[in-house]
Amino acid sequence: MSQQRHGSTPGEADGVPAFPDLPEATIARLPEYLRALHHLAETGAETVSSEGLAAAAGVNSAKLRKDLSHLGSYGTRGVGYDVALLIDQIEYILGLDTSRAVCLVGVGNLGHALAGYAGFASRGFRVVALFDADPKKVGEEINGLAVRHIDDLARVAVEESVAIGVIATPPGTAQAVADALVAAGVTSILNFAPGVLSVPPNVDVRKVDLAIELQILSFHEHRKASLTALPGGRAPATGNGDQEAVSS
Amino acid sequence: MSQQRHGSTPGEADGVPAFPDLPEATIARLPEYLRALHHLAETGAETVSSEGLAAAAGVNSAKLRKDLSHLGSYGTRGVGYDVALLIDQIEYILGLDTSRAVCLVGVGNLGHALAGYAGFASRGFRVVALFDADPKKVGEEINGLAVRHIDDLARVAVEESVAIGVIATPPGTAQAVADALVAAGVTSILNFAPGVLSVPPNVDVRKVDLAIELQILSFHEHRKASLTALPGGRAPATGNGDQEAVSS
DNA sequence: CGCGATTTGTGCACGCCTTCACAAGCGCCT
DNA sequence: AGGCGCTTGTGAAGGCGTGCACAAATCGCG
Repeated sequence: MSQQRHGSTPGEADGVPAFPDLPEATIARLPEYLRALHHLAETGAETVSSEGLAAAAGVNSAKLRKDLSHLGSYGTRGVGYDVALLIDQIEYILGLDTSRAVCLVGVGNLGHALAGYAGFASRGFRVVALFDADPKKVGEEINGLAVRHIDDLARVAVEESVAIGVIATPPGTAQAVADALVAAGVTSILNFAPGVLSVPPNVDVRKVDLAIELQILSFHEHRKASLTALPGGRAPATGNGDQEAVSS
Repeated sequence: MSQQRHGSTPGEADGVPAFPDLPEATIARLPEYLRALHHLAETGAETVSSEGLAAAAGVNSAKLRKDLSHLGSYGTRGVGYDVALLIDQIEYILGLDTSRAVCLVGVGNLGHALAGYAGFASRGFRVVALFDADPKKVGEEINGLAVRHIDDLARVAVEESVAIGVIATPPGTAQAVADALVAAGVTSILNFAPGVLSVPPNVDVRKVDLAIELQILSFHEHRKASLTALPGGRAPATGNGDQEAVSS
């Protein structure tokens, strides 16, 4: 709000590198805003109101405005937000303007699917290497990329300057893989294996556990069932129709 | 704490159905506790201290104690928690004592992997039906289960009393699938497709978006990079070594 | 039988996040 | 040029979640 010049390359104003330390909750929502904005851009919209964008992203409009206000003042009162400008801004903040190299460890059932997942490439992530410990899988080609043996991880990761590693191995080997990734200089890990990884404090780990998601849904099923069976049961409404999603 | 009789079948004491309305944050952590407990049980442990279990689950011990206190008083001071009893309790709360039928819509890259995911069955979830809109895929057998056409969803879902639906279709068809699931009486949905689903308020939706996870990691990479390039850059520690994971 | 070591359960304070409500600013129409 | 409607950006309040620190309770041992 104090810096009015938001033209040219964003992010660096005079001496201040101006990397706003956004709340984690905001960061987790930015990708969803970005997706909604891309969708709007495809339909030819030039500007969006906070109300409109909030609806497209499934959040409260006040929350959206506060989130966006954290990255600067990129809206015009009485008009809304410039779609193209906002896309550039969010992509810059998320670091999506530079393509990031990703490696995937564990080419099993799930790993195989991840290797072919189109959503990665469409956001500037390049899957540059696949690894597995099983000699029978080494050499197999998936989506035009050969599976290498995990012992080559250290060398390849450095060569390709991989910054993000994805773990899709069985739980027993996940920690060893994480250690290898860290040793190879990887500083961000996306873990699909159940269990807790222990890593140095400068490494970020995000975890996705499909079984946990189902168990949370199971809880709500259980609760709904026991509510409808209840005497004082008013409308068996779960609550708000919120979209629960991943975050911290 | 006031009801000391915690023997026999848990949950229903005298008139009070006692379904404690746990905080969402607690619910999201229970599956992780459960996994750690199962692991402990396999190693032959009879009891665990909150400190020990907290370490195994990657959380603060005070947080763990508060979480568990919400479901009743199942620990013994000076000793710890009875592993087997706690497993039963958590499984009851999560509704894992009754096997739940799950159907999966969209047998593409990801859906194929999900259909074969072992983590589902190991927690009492039965994948009872697979659906796809592509006639070429209908009839294909995955993991001993035949793929049916999506038009059969309504009939089959009712027959098998499916309570949980998993959407692994392209984003364009996700909303239509969600509508079909809701119409078939499904009250919980796990959505892997990007975008926001709109559903009635009594239906719970959880979303898993792999691309979003990577974008969040990308942000932290971007931040770390711009911090190390900074003059006042002390240790480029990201923050705490927390394991960020999915929740609400 | 009493005491000390150990561990649970929780009161309290703090910080983050969400939501409301409104002033400030912008464009358009007359 | 002036006023009016619309939309952003934000102050303030409330709620939720976390973590500390400690009292209460239990076991084992002398």
